[in-house]
Amino acid sequence: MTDDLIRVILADDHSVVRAGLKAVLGAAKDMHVVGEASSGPEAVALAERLKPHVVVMDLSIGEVDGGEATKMLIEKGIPSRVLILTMHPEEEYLVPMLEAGASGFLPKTAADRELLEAVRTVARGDVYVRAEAARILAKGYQRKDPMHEDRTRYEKLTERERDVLRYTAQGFSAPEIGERLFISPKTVDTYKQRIQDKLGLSHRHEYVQFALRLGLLHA
Amino acid sequence: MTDDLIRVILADDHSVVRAGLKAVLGAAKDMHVVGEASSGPEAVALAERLKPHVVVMDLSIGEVDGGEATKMLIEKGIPSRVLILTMHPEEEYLVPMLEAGASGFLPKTAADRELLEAVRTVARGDVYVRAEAARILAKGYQRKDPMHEDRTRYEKLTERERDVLRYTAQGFSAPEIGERLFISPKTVDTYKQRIQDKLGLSHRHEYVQFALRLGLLHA
DNA sequence: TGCACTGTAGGGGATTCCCCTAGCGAAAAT
DNA sequence: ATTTTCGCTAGGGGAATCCCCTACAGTGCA
Repeated sequence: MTDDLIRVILADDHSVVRAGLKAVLGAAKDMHVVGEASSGPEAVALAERLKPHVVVMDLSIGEVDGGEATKMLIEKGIPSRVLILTMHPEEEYLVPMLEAGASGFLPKTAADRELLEAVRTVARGDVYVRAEAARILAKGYQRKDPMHEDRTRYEKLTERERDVLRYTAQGFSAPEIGERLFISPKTVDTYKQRIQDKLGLSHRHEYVQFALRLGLLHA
Repeated sequence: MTDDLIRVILADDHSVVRAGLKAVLGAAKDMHVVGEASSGPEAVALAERLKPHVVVMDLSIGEVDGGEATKMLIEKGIPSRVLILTMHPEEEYLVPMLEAGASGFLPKTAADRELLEAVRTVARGDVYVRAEAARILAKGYQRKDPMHEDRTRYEKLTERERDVLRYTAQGFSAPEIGERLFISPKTVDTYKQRIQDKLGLSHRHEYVQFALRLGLLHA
């Protein structure tokens, strides 16, 4: 290969957007769009295969969102950096995305020039965040460590809710938990409802992650 | 309380057996049966409440067996010791039970005198194993550490099977895994079958335990 | 004397799981 | 060179589980 070109994958579920991005990036002489994906998992697979320098990923790209997909990339040790593109302003998602492992964050309202700059920054291994968003980091990153925050939330649960959370994270089904706690499986369901209301955990996977962070799981 | 008596709970699903044990133990002046349970979870709950010195537990005591129940006791940090009672000879279960955290193991064929001796030994904080069974320990406990054994078994799995094992332990359902691996949920099912065949893991809980032992789970 | 919180549980449709069978291509063995 | 084995793929079908909603009793605080 004869390129020092920055190799980029585009991941967006709207082909129009992909086309637009391709036009913008393609016009730059120092980068090269080597692939496109229309879903999170597809993007991950493509990145695994092509190992691009940068994956430009839409935040809301189907069921498996950009954050999920970013985590997957990292889980799999794929060396590509992720630049998150979104129509939402930084306030809501910037910090979570950086926590998920993204290297850059850009609202879709940004100018073309900014996009190119962002891709270059990320490709270089740096983190790209717009100046306007810096204050969010400054504020948000007087980092109560997330672990502590989780702990606090966990302690807001009732005894029973904690039991159900732990057992569920350990892989037990509602009937199995009911058996251990001497209550009906339906009651266990109720606690799961409440856990969802209080902590926002819904998928079993989130239970596991949460319990892992809190050290609730031991071999 | 005026007692230096050894406080004992009996856990067996056959009330006849409980009665028999009660008669034998009751005849001893240094011990006292303070409760009875007819299932594993019940025994755990009772132990949690009464905190006896010893729980004499039948190995096959319903769906949640003696080993499971023993693990539960330990998980919950209940300070009682467990003496496993069984009709099976030591060969099959001794080592697994000790691994589960039991402090003693006695075949039901043992004489009354042995039972009393076992309870006393366990209450004292020692481990009770019949002399006849010592060789099993001698043999079995040139302890390849179980972690290493697990690792070996894990490596016998194919790539796909490992993927499914990890994702399942992380709490993902078959359809969710299929989505990440770009295969049908039914195919994921097939891998789960194979994992069960190869490693004997069936319940989700066992996946989690296994993955935890191997360090496959990270926050 | 309400009103919030906790523990309990059922109904019911949608989803997922579990066990079985089965095809196909590549690699290894005979 | 043909057979066997292995790994990846997937569907059928019944059983089990999950998810969302509603409901009610007891406790305690306002």
